[in-house]
Amino acid sequence: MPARTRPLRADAARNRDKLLAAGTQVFAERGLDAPLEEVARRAGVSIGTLYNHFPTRQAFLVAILPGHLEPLERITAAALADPDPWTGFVAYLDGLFALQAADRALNDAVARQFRQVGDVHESCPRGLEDATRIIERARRSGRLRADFEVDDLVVMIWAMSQVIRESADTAPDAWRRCLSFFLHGLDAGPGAAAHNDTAPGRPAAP
Amino acid sequence: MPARTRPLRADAARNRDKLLAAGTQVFAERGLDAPLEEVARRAGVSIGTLYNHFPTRQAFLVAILPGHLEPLERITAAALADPDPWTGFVAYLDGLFALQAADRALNDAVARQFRQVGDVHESCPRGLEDATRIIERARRSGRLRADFEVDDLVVMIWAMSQVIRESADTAPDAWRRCLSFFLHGLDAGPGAAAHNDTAPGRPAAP
DNA sequence: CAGGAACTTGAGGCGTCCCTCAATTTCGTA
DNA sequence: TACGAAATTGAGGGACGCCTCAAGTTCCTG
Repeated sequence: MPARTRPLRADAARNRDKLLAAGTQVFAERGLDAPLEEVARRAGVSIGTLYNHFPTRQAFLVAILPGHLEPLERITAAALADPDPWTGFVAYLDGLFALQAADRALNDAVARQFRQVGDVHESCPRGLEDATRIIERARRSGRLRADFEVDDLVVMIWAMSQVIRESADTAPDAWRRCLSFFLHGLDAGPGAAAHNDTAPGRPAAP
Repeated sequence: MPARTRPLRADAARNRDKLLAAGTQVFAERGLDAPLEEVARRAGVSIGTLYNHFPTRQAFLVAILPGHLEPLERITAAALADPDPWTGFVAYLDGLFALQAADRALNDAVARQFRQVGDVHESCPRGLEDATRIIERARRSGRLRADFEVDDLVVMIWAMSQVIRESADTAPDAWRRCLSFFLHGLDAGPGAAAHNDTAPGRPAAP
């Protein structure tokens, strides 16, 4: 990644910042499919300028998404730092979905995962790694059912992302109730489900 | 609903049937947003003819959806007939999601509920009524947790519809595993979770 | 402050899907 | 068979979003 030969001209730098700010706003409101023309308009800049700075939508997302992912990283760190692995796991899910509910960009980003967002950032594999550690810890503690894997989390994120989308306007907290049902099913005790059935199939390989 | 004054002309009736058949196919493959031009093409008919028979997409859906909903009605009936209410409940969910996985039209239809599909059919309120009965039965039996309501089922359908969509191409059975986690959380025993926590919030009101 | 490089602009071409309607074709009957 | 009603056709206009590029503007340096 060669450093820019020459620094950006003053007006160009200003416009770039306005675009990033507008993009962050618009994507948070309308999701990652929001029209770029809306972003340009809100930045007070022409669509051509947007394409001048970011040749493709992908490039624009790469520039913007880290800002949306950062809060998630703090939640991840907190979850890993929790002395109780199960509590940490629950806090992780709760924090993750709360963020998704507050930010459509993040909701889309984590739900589409690699697929559309592609190699958006090192934080993608790193996020999965951290999630794996959180799950692993909770599993070893005996509280999280033993057959829950990180791929199951991915599926769960698909599921919750839709709950969040559908309920955003009418009942923005609906996901909490749904999560509590789900958690109940993941909880292996003590005093929890003593079922001996095991989940069918392998975790989805997305 | 006045009966058609005059019967359809032979060619018109033939085209209508071809359109319905093509629509059923295309929507099952590509969901309710499939382009109508694709339907017309597959029916071997011009787009104008489609609009001639069905003035709006909605009207077309109204004509087509009952066919997609019918298998669900059989599953609903079977669930209600099951002597064991919990088994019936589980079979209902299993059957419902299996159908959704096999038919994108149905997946979209039940997930969007009234919203987009609108007053598609009497089967919409009736389906909810039946679902309520299935839930009620399972709850009274003591096996389904007492705070699960039909609105929770709606949320669950949102969730699973997305799992089904996302995994359709790569792991079409992923929903089963997800459902098993979820069911585990809904199961109140015997031998099941003895948690005394109750789900937060009220069920979503969509 | 002049000149050239850097940057911006926005109309416009492209693609997709919507839906319409005047011209044409097909059907069914007298 | 010939005629009028019923159906069909598909080009075309509208909306939206993508992205480009020639012309115009702004900056910065000498």
